Amino acid sequence: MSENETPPIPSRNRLRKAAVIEQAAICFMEKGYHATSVDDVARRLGCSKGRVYHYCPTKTDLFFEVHREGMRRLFEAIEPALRTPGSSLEVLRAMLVAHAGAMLRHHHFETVVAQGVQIHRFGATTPDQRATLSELIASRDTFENLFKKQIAAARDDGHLGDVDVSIAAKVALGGLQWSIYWYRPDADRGRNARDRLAVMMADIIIDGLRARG
Amino acid sequence: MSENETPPIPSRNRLRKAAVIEQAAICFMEKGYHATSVDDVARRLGCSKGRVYHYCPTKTDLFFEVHREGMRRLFEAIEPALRTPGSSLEVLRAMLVAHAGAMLRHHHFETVVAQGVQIHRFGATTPDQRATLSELIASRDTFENLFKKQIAAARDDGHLGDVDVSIAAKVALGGLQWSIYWYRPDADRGRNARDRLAVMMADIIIDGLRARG
DNA sequence: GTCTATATGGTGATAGAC
DNA sequence: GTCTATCACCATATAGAC
Repeated sequence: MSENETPPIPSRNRLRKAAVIEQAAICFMEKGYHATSVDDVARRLGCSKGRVYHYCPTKTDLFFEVHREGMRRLFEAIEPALRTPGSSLEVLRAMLVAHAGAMLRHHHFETVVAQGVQIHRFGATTPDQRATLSELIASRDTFENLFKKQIAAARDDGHLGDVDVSIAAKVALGGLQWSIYWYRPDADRGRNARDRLAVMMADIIIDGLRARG
Repeated sequence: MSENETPPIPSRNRLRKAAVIEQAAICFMEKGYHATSVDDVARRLGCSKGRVYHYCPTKTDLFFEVHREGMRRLFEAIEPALRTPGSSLEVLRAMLVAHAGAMLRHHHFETVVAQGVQIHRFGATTPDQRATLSELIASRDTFENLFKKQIAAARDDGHLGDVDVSIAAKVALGGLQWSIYWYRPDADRGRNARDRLAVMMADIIIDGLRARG
């Protein structure tokens, strides 16, 4: 959403490729990567699989593109929160709210991200694919580290209890990311409802279930 | 772990079938259901797939057995917590600790449970399989409802903040269940380490990240 | 760029020997 | 009960017409 994100004039090809990736994400979300055939993706695009292979050389690469786009959206979503003015706790809260919102908004992409790179540990054969795999794993770690650092900062500022940073980050992010299993985008109309839900989820992570006092 | 759980003398056949299901769970965990071939399961058992098919008529049924056993272990784990003497909050905490422990202890089964019944919505063809599918979905709901009820009780007793019960249950369980993505059983020796981890996870859910006071 | 064949390999499931 | 051999099918990927 920042001003220099959008490329000037996206070419027709880039748009077509983006459409392929988007529909592939929906297919992978619905049936899982392995159960999805390239024909399924083509059917959803209303074309034959020749076109799909024209834009993406292998099914594995198709998955990588979806995963990469999913991660890109996650980073993009929390970026404004990182610049939020306020205490380290307020920044952390803004990050969690933004992340929860992104998980709901980009449900299909993030479901595929969760399916994970693990499945492809043996499927990546070419050196090129292996490099992409490493890149995606690294981007996951980088993302989690942003939260670990912020949790550590907030703890050192005295805002948090004496939590283990690594475990806290995993439980906190897990609580938000588990929404891929229960959230149904079509049952939830409108941006407002989604934003309210994201705030409620983040509040539970920050404050816990227990009453204050 | 209760005294009337163990069948008197499990027959050799029951043991063999249990071994098939156990190894299938590990395969499904490692590669996912669809990417796992029946030959993979057989190879892990050190036999040919003839034996696998002897104990389980189809691959779909094999998945169902793993899922059913995974759910059985989850119910078994929290059952003692339900009888814990103490306040509704203490019962809730005991349930969360027990659930976290079960997720870590039965990592391979619970990873498969998470893969979900959703994938089989179109794979279940026979009426028998459809019935099993409904049963498994129902058992998931029943399990979540146990936590919802306890959260509602603790809230009505004034122990919790003014949380939405349904969302609180989903975020809380999700925070624990996400461990299927990061926990590595073999990197974590000993029962004590696991139990401590489970307590830490549950504490984060109950108390949240923020400091008390 | 997009399509329609088609080559190729692997997988679920079955039949029948032992 | 367990194995080997085999069938039928489906999916990835390619080749080549248009």
